[in-house]
Amino acid sequence: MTEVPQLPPSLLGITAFLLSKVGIAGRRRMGDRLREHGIGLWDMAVLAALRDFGPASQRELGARLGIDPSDLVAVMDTLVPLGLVERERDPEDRRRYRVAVSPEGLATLEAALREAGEVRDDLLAALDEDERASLHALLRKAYAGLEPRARA
Amino acid sequence: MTEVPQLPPSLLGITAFLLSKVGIAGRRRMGDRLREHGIGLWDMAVLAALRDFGPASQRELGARLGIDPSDLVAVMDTLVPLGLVERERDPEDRRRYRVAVSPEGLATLEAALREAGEVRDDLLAALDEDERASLHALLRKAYAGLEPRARA
DNA sequence: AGAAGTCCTTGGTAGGCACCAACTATTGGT
DNA sequence: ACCAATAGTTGGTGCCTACCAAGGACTTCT
Repeated sequence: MTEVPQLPPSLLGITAFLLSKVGIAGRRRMGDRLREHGIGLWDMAVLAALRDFGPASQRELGARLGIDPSDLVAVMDTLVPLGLVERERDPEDRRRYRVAVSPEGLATLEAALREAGEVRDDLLAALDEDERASLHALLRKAYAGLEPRARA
Repeated sequence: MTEVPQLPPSLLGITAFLLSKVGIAGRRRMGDRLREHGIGLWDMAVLAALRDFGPASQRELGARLGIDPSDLVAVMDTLVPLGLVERERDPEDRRRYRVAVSPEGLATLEAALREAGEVRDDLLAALDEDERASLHALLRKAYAGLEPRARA
């Protein structure tokens, strides 16, 4: 976005267009903020998955988050050196890793979630509390209906 | 998205995350459909701008849509050979082109807008009419508040 | 006429995302 | 012991978006 655009009404009438625009803006802001914590969006997603679901192998993480296993390697290459996750071989099956969030990882995740809240406030500055809540509810509902067909 | 993901609740609580997910899904679907018409998303945006605002130079189009002038060249390289726009040197300033939609371009744009409607129905299948309308209104409001700060 | 600025174009950079093939180490089944 | 399957890794592809630098053609200002 080099200039402030004055978009054609035809496009502003397209829900998917607005969704994409606002979504990209949010993603970008989130990425910028996380960069200051030394992590990326996928890293945050992995930390969240580990906190919500407990320790897992990389394969499980990939399946859960929809990330290709090979792309997860890069995520681990970020998280492990930072000490945000603990990774050790699963003693019962030494092909697998057993990945768990560390206390530092939890702290970073919480900081990231706070950033997410600020991004929301920034992104939805034009909406009041009720509107933000109903937008969130609508998106969640739409996304839930979308997920099963995500492969199509 | 290789597998059907089961995302952590922590992430589903983030509005920006949902926005991005649904937005990407919509963008992808839109792109797939437009590809069958031989055009891309930017091409559609340019057609819409030309219809809504009338003929313009490439520079004006770029400023209006937030596309870098150099990237607009590729768009024109698509639209001109397809006959969807008519491009001639501006007789009053021969540095500029004067780009206008052709009748074929209008027809293609209308087809694209119909596709957009179908994508919306598909993307928001879980929402009823009222919910879709209010989602659209909320997004529009949020986007309007966002635009002035788009450069930040 | 000369300088400075504008419009378009070419070509290159950079990042993100999604995906795939092939390899090693390890496991379980027979 | 051997074969098939699995977990992780490496290295590579393709696509899309965004951006920047430089140059040729043309205009406007002085």
